[in-house]
Amino acid sequence: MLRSSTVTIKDIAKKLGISTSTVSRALTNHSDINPKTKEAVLELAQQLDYQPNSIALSLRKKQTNIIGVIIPEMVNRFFSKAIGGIQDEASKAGYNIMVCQSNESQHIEYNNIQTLLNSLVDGIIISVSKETSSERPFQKIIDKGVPLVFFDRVIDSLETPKVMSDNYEAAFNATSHLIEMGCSRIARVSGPLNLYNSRWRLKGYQDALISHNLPIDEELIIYSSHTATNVREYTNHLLDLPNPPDGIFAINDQGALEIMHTIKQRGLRIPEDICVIGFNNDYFSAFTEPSLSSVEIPAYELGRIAAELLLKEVKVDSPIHEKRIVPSKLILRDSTRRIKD
Amino acid sequence: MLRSSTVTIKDIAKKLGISTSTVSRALTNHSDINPKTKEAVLELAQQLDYQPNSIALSLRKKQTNIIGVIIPEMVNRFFSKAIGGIQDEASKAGYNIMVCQSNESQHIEYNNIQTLLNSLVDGIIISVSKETSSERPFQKIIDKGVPLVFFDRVIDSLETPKVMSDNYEAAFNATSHLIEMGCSRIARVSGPLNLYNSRWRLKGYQDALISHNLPIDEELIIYSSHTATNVREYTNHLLDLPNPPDGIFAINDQGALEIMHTIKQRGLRIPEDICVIGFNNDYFSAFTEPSLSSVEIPAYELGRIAAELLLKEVKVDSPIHEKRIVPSKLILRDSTRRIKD
DNA sequence: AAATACGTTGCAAACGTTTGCTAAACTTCA
DNA sequence: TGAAGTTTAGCAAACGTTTGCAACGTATTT
Repeated sequence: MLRSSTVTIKDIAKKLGISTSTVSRALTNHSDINPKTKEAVLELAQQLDYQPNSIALSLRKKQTNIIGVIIPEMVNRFFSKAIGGIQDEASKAGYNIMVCQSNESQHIEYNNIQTLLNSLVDGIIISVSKETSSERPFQKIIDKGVPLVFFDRVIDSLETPKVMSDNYEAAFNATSHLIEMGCSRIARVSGPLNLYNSRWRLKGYQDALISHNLPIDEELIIYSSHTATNVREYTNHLLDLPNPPDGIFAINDQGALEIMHTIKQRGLRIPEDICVIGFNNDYFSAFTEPSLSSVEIPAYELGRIAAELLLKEVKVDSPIHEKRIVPSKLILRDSTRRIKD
Repeated sequence: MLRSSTVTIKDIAKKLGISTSTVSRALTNHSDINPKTKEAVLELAQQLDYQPNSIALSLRKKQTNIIGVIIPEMVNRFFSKAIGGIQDEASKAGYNIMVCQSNESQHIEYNNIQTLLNSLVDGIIISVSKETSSERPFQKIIDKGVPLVFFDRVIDSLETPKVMSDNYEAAFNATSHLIEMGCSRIARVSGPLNLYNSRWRLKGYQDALISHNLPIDEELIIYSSHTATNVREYTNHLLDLPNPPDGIFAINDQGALEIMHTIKQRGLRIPEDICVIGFNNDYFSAFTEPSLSSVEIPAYELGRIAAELLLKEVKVDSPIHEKRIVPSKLILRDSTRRIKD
């Protein structure tokens, strides 16, 4: 297909009988240039609807103005919100983003990295997959001199900027809240422990129990493989225990939704018989029955800050390693609202 | 920051004492070349971990292997699913995608188009914003010779490939289902009528009524501005009518969720007093109380096909205009399950 | 009037590739 | 042995920019 001939700097130069360098200088108002020539160039450029060829620019300047983003999955509302933040911040600075999904697979994540590096992105923002354990691919990015920023799911041992929420505190507070509502046997559905977040949330949960003089019962800790299919299974397992929980701290709101569903099907009442609290404050949580208490993580803000840090590093052109912790917020609703007896 | 010197075709040529053209030919196994030289080049390239510079390639070949995508918003599960389909199909063909959000704003959408055109994407896939009324920006894309494909929210008057679901049929079937369940006064929450989809869904709803000899009552049709805040408002308005509806066909599952919430708060029973059906079959719909009937639109598939058509057009290098209709599916759950009296 | 300075411009190289054309070297055939 | 043919390889231009350097013309200075 014939792309309607795009106008280049050459066309302008030819029409004006001057050299391309002059045109370039007029357009970029770089060096000294005769105001009159500049005027003429600008006018003609406007008239011809000249658009600089970004590829040529990239080649010349060795920068693409694209930042790569790798997230586990787009359909996860947390990440799609974060992308919003990244995009807004990036576009403010004249950058575009190229998003890849790892589908929670370490292998695909590795391919994503390759793809982005090959596309010569100016930097990479990533939230790692559940499977990710090796530092190698990330070290490779750093070694190539490509700025790298982690958000939410970080690899803590690497010296790069990181943005995350106060997972420990969030879990501590959520658990404490359940305890204050009178729960004493609180189950925790944990994510895979290779994730830094999961480890700290678990610790926050445990420390809250300890600080309230409650025992830590391993029986009440579920290590979820996170496939939605087994929520019903482990919920039933918990409820079938000789000494079942009177509170559940779910892995996220989707999990909590299904947990509540299972609990209700068994004829138990929420929050009277058992309290449930989620994580991430999903869209539907205000409308469930009962409405679901949750922890709100400012996803958009995490993404925005991640982009901010990345752009800072790109600009400064030297590695920084700033760690930012963004506060979360406990959202209290009916699933944990009960009168303490 | 010093990017560790990337190896280029020149480095290989120098080390081997041959010209860059030969190296290029060896790497692309293009023209005739001595198998021995080729072997040597390939080996050295491997050893040095040579990666072709995609920018230089783009400049030379005048193609970026990037396809641009514009959607209203990422946090909308429908669109994030669709992006999954686009991405999978694109990456199979060696393409990357660059995603922009219009935030349902015609103005931002226009900027997105500019951005993508300036980035010299090889094609654009778009689902237009709710505000979009003008064809102009899209005509501009076409005039530039950049392949353009619409999905889901299309502009029907433009001659480009389009992928959409059978909106008319879906709405017809959903409405008919309500009627078969004994509803005779069915409210419809419609999207803005400048959207092709909204118009056809409304028509499907109306035709279903007609074909069952039911009257069309304008009083029962809500034109939603789609801001989530007013759901409660219009639901109450409907229920306060002297002759209130006994069935509601919501604009989507999120709307349906809130409608159900409002209905229940007023002490009405679902589905006994009033049936509710949604659209898009969201994640939570299986777990609401009662579980929510809905129409499933195969978002991933829509996206996948859109990419397929776009890549076909890019490849063939001549405009095609194929319109694909992807079937939807009625998902029946408890919110409409009642014994006909 | 000559020398110097300055403002403005063009040349050409560079970024990393691909590719048409040409040339060298080698093979084949008469 | 010479002519013709066939591989194989290199040169150079091209893609659209930017930019260091040199050079031009004009203005300023002495």
